[in-house]
Amino acid sequence: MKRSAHSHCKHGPHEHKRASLPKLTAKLRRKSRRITGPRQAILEILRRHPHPLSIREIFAELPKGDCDLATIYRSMHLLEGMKMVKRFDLGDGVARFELLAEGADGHHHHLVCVRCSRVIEINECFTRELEEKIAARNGFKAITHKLEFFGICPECQ
Amino acid sequence: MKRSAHSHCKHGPHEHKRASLPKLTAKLRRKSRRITGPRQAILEILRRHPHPLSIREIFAELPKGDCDLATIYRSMHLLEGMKMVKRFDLGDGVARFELLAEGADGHHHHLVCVRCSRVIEINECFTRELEEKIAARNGFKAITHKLEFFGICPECQ
DNA sequence: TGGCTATTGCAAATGATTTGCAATTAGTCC
DNA sequence: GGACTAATTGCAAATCATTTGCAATAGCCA
Repeated sequence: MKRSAHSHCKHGPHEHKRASLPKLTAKLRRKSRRITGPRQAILEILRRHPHPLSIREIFAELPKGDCDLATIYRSMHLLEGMKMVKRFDLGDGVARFELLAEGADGHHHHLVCVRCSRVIEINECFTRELEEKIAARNGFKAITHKLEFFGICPECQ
Repeated sequence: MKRSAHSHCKHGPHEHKRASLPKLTAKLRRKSRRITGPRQAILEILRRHPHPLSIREIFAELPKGDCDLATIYRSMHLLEGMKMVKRFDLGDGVARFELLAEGADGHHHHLVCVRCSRVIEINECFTRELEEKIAARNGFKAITHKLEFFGICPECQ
């Protein structure tokens, strides 16, 4: 299943909090990580696309041969570890990433068209209190959840 | 991330409706699919493990060399298409399957320990009406969702 | 029982992701 | 600015889950 980046480009719900590139790189420096060309390029791409992007999509956005695929994979791990991006799993076997706003945990969900792969962000999360209940009932701690919706979008019906 | 089959063996919430092997194979015959050794063996294993099983776990349960990995993959596709099993995605890159009770759609969720990979089934689904709302608001049809919970189980805390 | 076709095993292909390693470079110190 | 050191990169090869081509095999029906 292929899922391309057509998610329409009305900006996502997190746009308003989008940090500038210097702010982002500053965060890198604070953690004594180096500010390299590839990393800046990747952050810039993520900044410009407030939607879940796959590694391959990021790679495609990058000026030809500007950076290796492996480097993107490594960068995403780094950024994820630093809580600068959030990883999403939209059900095909491909990881996608979104830039996180400063301080926010980026928790939200998506509605994905199973035909054209358009992605719509869903801001509300209704599952918080459910988590509590389920955690308590089963004695689990540190509960999180993953929730994504799938369906057929208006244009594909 | 490895996730093994230790989900404790108090049977899952769907045990009571577990169909017998003859009933299952009858369903195959009805759809003019052949009742082969591998398929029977796989169904029997799924019957005995009312928990999400990966292809590899099924393979491991199988008498040595009784059947090829590719055959299990193909069988799971077949059974999924016939709505005899349901595929789950627990967040590591590995598909898992559960036998579906006759007539039931098998919709339920899981609570997965991120340390030991124990899996607990969650029967209730609270997201049904949410689906409606989200579908209506975005003009989507045929909405479904995937929801899984993650946390640290009592024994791993 | 025979024959036709679905199904299997095996090996090779695919696709996403990871990793080893030597070459390169950002950040630091003088 | 130049040297130094550790972090980072590119490249190629390795993994891992899953899929597929193809010839051999085995269900099922007459």
